[in-house]
Amino acid sequence: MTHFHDPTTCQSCAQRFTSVFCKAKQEFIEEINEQKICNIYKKGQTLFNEGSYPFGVYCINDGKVKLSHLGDDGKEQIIRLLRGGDVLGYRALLSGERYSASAIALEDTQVCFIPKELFISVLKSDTGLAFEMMKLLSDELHKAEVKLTHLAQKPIRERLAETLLFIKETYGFEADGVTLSVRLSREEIANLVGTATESTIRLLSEFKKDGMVELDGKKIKILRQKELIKTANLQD
Amino acid sequence: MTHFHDPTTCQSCAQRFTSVFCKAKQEFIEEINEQKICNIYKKGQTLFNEGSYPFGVYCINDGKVKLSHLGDDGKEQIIRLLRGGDVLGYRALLSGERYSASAIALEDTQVCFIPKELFISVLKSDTGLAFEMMKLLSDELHKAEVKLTHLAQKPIRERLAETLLFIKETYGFEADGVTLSVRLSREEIANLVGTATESTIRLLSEFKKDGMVELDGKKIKILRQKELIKTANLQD
DNA sequence: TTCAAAACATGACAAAAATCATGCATCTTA
DNA sequence: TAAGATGCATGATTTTTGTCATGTTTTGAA
Repeated sequence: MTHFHDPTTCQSCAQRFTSVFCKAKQEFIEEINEQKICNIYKKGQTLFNEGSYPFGVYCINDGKVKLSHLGDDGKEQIIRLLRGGDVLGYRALLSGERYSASAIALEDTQVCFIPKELFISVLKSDTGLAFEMMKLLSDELHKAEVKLTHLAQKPIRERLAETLLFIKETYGFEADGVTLSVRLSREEIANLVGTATESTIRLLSEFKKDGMVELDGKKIKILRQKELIKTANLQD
Repeated sequence: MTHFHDPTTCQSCAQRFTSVFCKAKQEFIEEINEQKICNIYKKGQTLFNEGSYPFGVYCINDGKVKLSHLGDDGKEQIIRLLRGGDVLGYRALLSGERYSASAIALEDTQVCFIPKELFISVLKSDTGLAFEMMKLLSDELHKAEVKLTHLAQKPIRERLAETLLFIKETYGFEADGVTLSVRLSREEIANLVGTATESTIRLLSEFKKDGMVELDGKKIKILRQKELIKTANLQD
């Protein structure tokens, strides 16, 4: 399927200007480069599982990953969508708990694994990186709080529109400039919105009827973004 | 109304073993002690407002504070409940944004203010404290993600039961061992649960009919906690 | 103390959303 | 390539939840 460059050095990594680690001091980047382990996960494969013990952090080189919780009755709730340059697994590590969510590749994905001890020791000696991590955590917390408010206050129609825009923000369009460059099942979209699969299907059909999107299986084209923004009823 | 001890030193503060700052090095605690500003906010007064610029962090000495977002259509969503020893205002500060939530005293509350520059400089020189902050942020992020999942997947009845238990966990009982030691309006409880005020009122009445709680104005007594836990349908 | 405003309570109704059922399409794999 | 499984789509129905209306109680300020 997808082809990746041979895992090379952090110094030549495509994400060296994107990820939090780009703020680390040169000496630490070299150390990370020596100890990192590169891996490729095929679509659907699990990076780590909710409930298991974290041994390090993951840095996505190229690909797409979903992070999801299991609700008390076993229903998936997608917490975050990740792309190249994103780091994951740090939350559980930093609070000293087991993973509270599972990470699953949405397509073939190349990932660097950085062992816990190294991550912690670099964080201890590199104040700049520590601040970047705090900023990252603060940003994620902010996003979670906004999502929480929307989940509590907005109807599903608005949340679906918002989710489509969020997917676009995260993964962008394909070359044609309208097709979302990720394939998610209707169920996954529902688990992102926080609703029943049927409701998502129905509303997508309505959006299509209204000319805002075009549907072709898992391919979703966004035809009228402005209307979609209006439907999402966003303030900012 | 409520009487507080005269603002004294951090070294003799009632929260010196509770807050994140207890992990700071002695020299920094002394510095904080010199620069901190103690203040008392009366019930209903605002510590800071969503949208305004953060000049420091707040450490609650004694009292109760709610942290709430305004939804896109102006409805309050209560994000967090804070008590003595809790720190607030750090999220916006660390991510370099304006406050994304407002902090309002739920009762007369004594608060220490620590200026931004001092907070940042201590954080820079004290790795231990930086790690505590990362842990704090990670824990908050975790809580937010769990809340998010419940908001998306659980019916209101379960969420109200969970919220009552959460209030109890946060603020505890009065001397009688059954009365929640905070007075929240039905609207505030609704804004914590994420539902309409009327739904909250109705469900509280049902809980009362079922003998799980006793209601006397804003006084809420929890009579059968086990049943409440069952009603909340919690896994952990 | 009294009066107005706010909070609480409850019923009736409407709207939103979930669930159940069924059929069709698409993908997988023997 | 056929058959089973999975995913998509849609209708019918029920349940949940929100909204509106109205009355009562409580609270707080003059």
